[in-house]
Amino acid sequence: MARLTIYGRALVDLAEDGVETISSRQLAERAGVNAAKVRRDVSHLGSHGTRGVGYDVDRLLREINVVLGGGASSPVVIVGVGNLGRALSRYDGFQSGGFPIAGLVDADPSVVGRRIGGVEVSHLDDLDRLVAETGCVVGIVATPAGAAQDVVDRLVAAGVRSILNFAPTLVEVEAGVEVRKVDLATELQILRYYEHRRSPAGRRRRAAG
Amino acid sequence: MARLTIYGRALVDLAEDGVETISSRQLAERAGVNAAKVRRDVSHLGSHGTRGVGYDVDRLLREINVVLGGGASSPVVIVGVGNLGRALSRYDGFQSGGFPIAGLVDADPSVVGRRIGGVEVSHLDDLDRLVAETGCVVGIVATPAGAAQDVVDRLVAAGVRSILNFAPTLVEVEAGVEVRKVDLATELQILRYYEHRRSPAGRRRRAAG
DNA sequence: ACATCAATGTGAATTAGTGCACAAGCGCCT
DNA sequence: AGGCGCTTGTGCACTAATTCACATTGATGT
Repeated sequence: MARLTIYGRALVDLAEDGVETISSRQLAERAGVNAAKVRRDVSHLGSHGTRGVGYDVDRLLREINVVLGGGASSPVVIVGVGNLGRALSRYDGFQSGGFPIAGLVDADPSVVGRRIGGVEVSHLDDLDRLVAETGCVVGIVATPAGAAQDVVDRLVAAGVRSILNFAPTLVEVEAGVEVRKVDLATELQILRYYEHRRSPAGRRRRAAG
Repeated sequence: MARLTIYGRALVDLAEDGVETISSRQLAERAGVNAAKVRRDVSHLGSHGTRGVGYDVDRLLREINVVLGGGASSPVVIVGVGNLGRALSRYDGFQSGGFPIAGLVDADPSVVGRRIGGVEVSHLDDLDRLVAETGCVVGIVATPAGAAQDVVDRLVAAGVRSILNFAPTLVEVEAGVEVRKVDLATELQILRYYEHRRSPAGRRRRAAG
C-alpha cells in the first residue's frame, strides 16, 4: 500500500521530534487519512499497538521499513537521457532515497559516452552487461512513448523486475514484473480540468450566444 | 478522471493514423482498460457513439479536449529551484504539453537572478507580482517538505488555484484549490516493496534461524 | 485491588468502483 | 423494405475499499 510510505514518513518526523508513542488518531491526522484506516493498515503488519496508549513510534517505523524493504540500497538504471532523463539523473532524491543511479542508457550514439551527474551514458545495446555488472534492480523509463515498450522488453530481458515508467504510454510485461507509471502530463491535464471547471472559456460563449 | 487523458492520447494517435471511427472495445484495448468502462466514461461526456459502428474519433477527441480544457495554454510557476526544481525546469514536456514555464521562484537569495532554461529566478517574496504579471494558473512545488506548506499558502494567496506538489508531504488548502501530489520516493518505495516480496533478505535469515 | 480512561482491533454497514450481460439502435446488404 | 450483425448505453450483480461503532484491553491513579 502506498499509505505505508506516508505513515513511514510521518513516523520518521515523529521520531526526530522525540515522540515515543502515537495514537491512530494522531497518525491519521498527520497522514491525512481516516483513523480506522490507519488501524486496519497497521494491523496487517502483524504489529500490535497498546490499547489506551497507541503505537510505539520506533517499533512501528521499524516494522514498516521491514515490509517496504527499507534500508536496502536499490541501484537504478535510467533509460533515455533526453530532456526528462537528464532532469531525473540530476535529481539527487534518488540517491538520498536509497536508489543510487548506477547507470544511464540511451539509444543515440551521439550521447553515449557523455557524463551526466558523474555517470557515463552507455548504449542501449549494453544494457544487459550494465545491469549484470551494477546489479540494478530498478529500471526507469524516460524515453518517448514510441520507444517505451522496446525499452521495457530489454529491461525485463536483462533481469530487471521493477520498472518506473515516465513515458506517456501503456507497456505490457510478463507476470512477475512490476511497472508503475508516473505521468506528469496527465497530472497537469487533470489540474487543467479543474481549472477549466472553475472558469471555462467555452461557457462564456454559450452564455453569451 | 485520469482515464480521459489516456483516451485522449490514444485518440490523437488514431487520428494521426487516419482512423475515423473506433469501437469501445478497440479503444479499451489501446487504453488498457475494460470496454464497459470506456463506454461508461464516455457516456458521461454527453457524447453519443453510433451503435453498430462506434465513436467518431475526431468528435470524441474534441469533446474530451473540451472537458479537459484542452488547447488552452496554462502557464506554470515552479517554486524551488533545488535539484528537483532545476530538473523540472529543464524538462520541456511542460512547454510541449501546453504548460509553459512562466516563472521560477526560490527563497535562497544566492540563486535569485540566475537564469535556468531561459527563465530568470525570482525571489519567493515576489511571487504575487510574478503570478499577476505572467498570469500563472498552476503552481509547481519542488521544495523540501518543510517549506511546502508555506509555499502553498503563498501560491494560494497569490491567486493560484491549481497546484502540483512534488514535496513529500501533505499540504492543506482551502476549498476550491486543487492539489495533486507526485511522489517519486513513494513510487520507488512501492517498487522496492514488490522487489522485497520476491526475494526478501530477511526471509533467508528466518528460514535459516 | 479496583474503577476509570483511552485507544486498539475488528465485525458490520456503507460506499465506490468494476464488469457482465442484454435490450435497443444503427448501418448494411439483399 | 426488412432482416442481420455489430456496437452502444445501462440495469444489475459483484467486489473492493472505506468508515462506523463498539466490545475489549492495557495503563494509571487512588
